[in-house]
Amino acid sequence: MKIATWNVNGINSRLAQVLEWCESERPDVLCLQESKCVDAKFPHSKLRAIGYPHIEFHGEKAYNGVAIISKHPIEDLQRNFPDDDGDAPRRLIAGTIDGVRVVNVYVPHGTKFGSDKFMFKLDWIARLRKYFDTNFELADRLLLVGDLNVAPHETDVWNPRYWQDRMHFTKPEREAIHNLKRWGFVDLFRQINDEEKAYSWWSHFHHDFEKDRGLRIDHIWASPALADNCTDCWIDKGPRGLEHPSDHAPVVAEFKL
DNA sequence: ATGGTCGCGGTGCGA
Repeated sequence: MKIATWNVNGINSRLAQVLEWCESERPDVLCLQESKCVDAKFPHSKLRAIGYPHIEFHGEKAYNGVAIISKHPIEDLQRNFPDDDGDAPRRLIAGTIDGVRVVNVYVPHGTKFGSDKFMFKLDWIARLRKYFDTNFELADRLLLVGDLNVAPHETDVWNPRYWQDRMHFTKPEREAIHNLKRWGFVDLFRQINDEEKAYSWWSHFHHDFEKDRGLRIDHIWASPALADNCTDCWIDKGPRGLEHPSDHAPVVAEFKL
């Protein structure tokens, strides 16, 4: 099983790149974040046409939005937290594929240190931890994938001193993300790649991609039971170098199931 | 390094 996560920053403006990437990489499952469109405008027919008949999306106008695109059936679908209101931002979609529970999230950005949105981000990550405590066990085959919007460690940041008080790498965010991870998750990129510096996001400003000034904020985390079956995990920088790219690159993991 | 560039939607906001 090959699964990928990609914050596409608008599925309709990125559709050609997503189709081309799926045709060349052939993941079994692709989890998207920031689809930025209402469900009626999600371009599912073109994805079905290239061999992805199972598509579930949970979007809204202009902001947020998550989706799961799969070769195989998606069972027991869930949209947002069970206790979310109907008007909550659409940031979580989960389903079971080939016996693996896949939880695809777009963690809030946080905007500015100490702001209401920053507190919302910290609270959202705490709720995500509680969601796993309540609904899952370590022996389950479980994946948490998506844009976690936090770089956990200094090796995940091009310049830790520059980033130490900036969004994605502040102390409270890192504490929140480490608390989430202490549910028992294994960071698959680190399991495979040890201390290698590699990023999944580069700002559109300052030609940051060309200078490789990025952050590793997109993740594939597995329960211990599933991490044992992971054979590889990597970041595909290719799409980030195309014309009119998303600011994020896909992260990919492979499993022997 | 306090600007810079995107997508969405048709203005300014969020990232």
